[in-house]
Amino acid sequence: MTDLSERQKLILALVIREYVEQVNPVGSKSLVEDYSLNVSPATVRNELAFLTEAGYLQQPHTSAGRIPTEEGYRYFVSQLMGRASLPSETRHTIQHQFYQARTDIDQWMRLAASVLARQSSGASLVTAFHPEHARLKHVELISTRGSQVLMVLVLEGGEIRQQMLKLGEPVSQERLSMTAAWINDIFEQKEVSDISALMSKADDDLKRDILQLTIGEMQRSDDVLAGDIYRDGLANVLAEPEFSAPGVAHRALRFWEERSQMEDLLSQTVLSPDTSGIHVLIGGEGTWEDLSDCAVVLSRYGVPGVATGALGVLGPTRMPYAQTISTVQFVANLLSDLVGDTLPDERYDESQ
Amino acid sequence: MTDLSERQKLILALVIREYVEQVNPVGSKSLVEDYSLNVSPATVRNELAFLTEAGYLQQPHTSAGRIPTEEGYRYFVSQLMGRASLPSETRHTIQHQFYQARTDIDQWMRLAASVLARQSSGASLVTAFHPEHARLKHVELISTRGSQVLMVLVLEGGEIRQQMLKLGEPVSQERLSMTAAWINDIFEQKEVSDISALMSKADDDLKRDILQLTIGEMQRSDDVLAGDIYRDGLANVLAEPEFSAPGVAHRALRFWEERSQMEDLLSQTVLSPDTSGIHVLIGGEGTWEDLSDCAVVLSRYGVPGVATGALGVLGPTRMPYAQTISTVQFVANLLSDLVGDTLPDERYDESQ
DNA sequence: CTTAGCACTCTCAATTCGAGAGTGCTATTT
DNA sequence: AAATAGCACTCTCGAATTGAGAGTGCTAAG
Repeated sequence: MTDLSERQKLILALVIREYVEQVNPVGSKSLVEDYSLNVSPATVRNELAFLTEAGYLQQPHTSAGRIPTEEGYRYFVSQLMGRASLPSETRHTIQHQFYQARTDIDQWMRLAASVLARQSSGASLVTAFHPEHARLKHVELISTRGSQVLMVLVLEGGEIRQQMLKLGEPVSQERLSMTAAWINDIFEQKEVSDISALMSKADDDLKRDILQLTIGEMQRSDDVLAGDIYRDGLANVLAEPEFSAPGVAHRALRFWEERSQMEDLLSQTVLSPDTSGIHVLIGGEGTWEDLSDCAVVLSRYGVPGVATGALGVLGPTRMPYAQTISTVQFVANLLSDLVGDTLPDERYDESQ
Repeated sequence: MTDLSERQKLILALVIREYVEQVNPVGSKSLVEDYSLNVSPATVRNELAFLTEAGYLQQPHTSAGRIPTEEGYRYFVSQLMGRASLPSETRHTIQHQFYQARTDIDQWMRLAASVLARQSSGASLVTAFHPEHARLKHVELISTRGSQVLMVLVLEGGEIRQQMLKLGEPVSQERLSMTAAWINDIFEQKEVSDISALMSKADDDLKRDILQLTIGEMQRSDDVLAGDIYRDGLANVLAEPEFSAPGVAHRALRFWEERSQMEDLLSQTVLSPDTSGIHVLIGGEGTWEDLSDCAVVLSRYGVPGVATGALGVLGPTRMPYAQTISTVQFVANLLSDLVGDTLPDERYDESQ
């Protein structure tokens, strides 16, 4: 990373600020006028030429203004950008909305996605949070048509899974209820490893089948994307001028929609174990082609090591980063507090 | 509705077919050539003029070809269009996918949305199904931080709700478990009205609070949109040329994303009690401005009167209606069968 | 190191132009 | 009376042209 003089840093920051507000390439003259600099346009031009040479700015064509390169945005985000914070009025409004939804966990997620989308004018995504190591709370077995059984699994922390199970032969609801009671009695609070160890206690096929399915589901719980994904504001990105070019919006939305792609993205960023805080991806970072011209701001939320989820925002590279980042951070913190409240006391204490 | 001669019907159908395949306005000459009609272009022109006069066709400008009007599409769908059906190979592939997902109800929905989106090249939407009259199956109460309680409600048929509850003072997990056991004992299989009637049995505030919240949630269940909504293929619509005009795709996607709008749309179509089968909305139908230039194909699925959901597809008015409709129908039937299997025997029998 | 001046480059919007497609009308044929 | 051929007319669309405007890079002077 090239070293920049203070004036160069100032000018780079101003170019980005100006370009984010106006959408057009910004030239030396308007820069001097709009920010009443004490130097002449010619001086600014020299600096612009230097920044272009250094790879932080580019010209769409000779003799147009400059626009930031992806590298320029990255430098800005990591070195130049101040921390913004949401107006306290906005914060209170949002907190109030969450307060009104305080009883409905599902609605927290929808609300979080909605707030992220509105505040950032981008597309948002929130994954349901869940415990990192599933512990069984309760099993419910419901007889349905013929030999079909509906199994409802309640995990510690309130996460819920339902599965259909097809048995070899019909089983009465009585026997199902007894089996469920037996499992609940022995396996409450148990983790996957405990259940496997105690598997030998199961003395008939039905119990074994149920436990096997339970283990499978609980293992699937380790995956952060096992639960629901909440999205909002997909239409927002269509309002941005850079997405009017054919194909750009299409690629970006397809990426954002697709579970496997998001899985890949999240696992390589916020979910990798040795990172924390906010992640900012600018222009695909060489890995995700579909996200060229896009920027993504991601964060994990929840109680680290106990129960977490992820959330993020998609927008154009020309994005008000300071504002978006503070929004993501704010919502992540808000959700983290709420998640803390849903956890059983003793588990929460573990993380203190 | 004006009466049309057989030849006029044929020509209208051909214009629509041609316009759906090619995207350009279709003229008399190409019509005669492509379908080797036994009349001259001049004759066709006379008929085209008649159809234009009657409001079924329109010209973007003098001396361009014709394109169908919304009215033209409606006439086509209701009078001219033959029933198409998916190739049996496609049907089997889809059925196989559902078979592989047979244990995971959540995945049925995702899969249904995915299939609809792919087969129709449009945006799809599937609402989770649920029983029309909720009956309680099981309550689980989980103590969390301080005086917060997490309540998990399992309803007959496998539907699940979770709610947070803040009590005036901390309550031990023991007491919560006892309360849950008490409720499960008395209220299993009960409907809202039964619970209200038996409310007097609750002999302390905790029980009353829990039951009150339970009733609230069960009432909310009557709403078809109470559960999750699964969407897919939103990016698909961006590939359609009519959505490249600025604003069109934006409006349509915003509509499709928004819960309240979909609620409105569904309640006025597939959910109104005296209708059945597939609903085709062409161009907003004067009610939904955001859907001009769009067409929507909707259907209810499930076991009528017992447990239902809704699904649908959004695309451009220039849509292969026969194909889309058959896809929607196929997926709806598939899901209906699956839903039938999740219902308890006696309830299913009620509807026979 | 900064600045003023200047020639140069490139885009963008407006304009023009011709080809092409398709129509409506009318006179003629079946 | 219905169908057809012929023809003049209309309108769009893409290509080519043009001029204004914005912005640059370079050089020479402060």
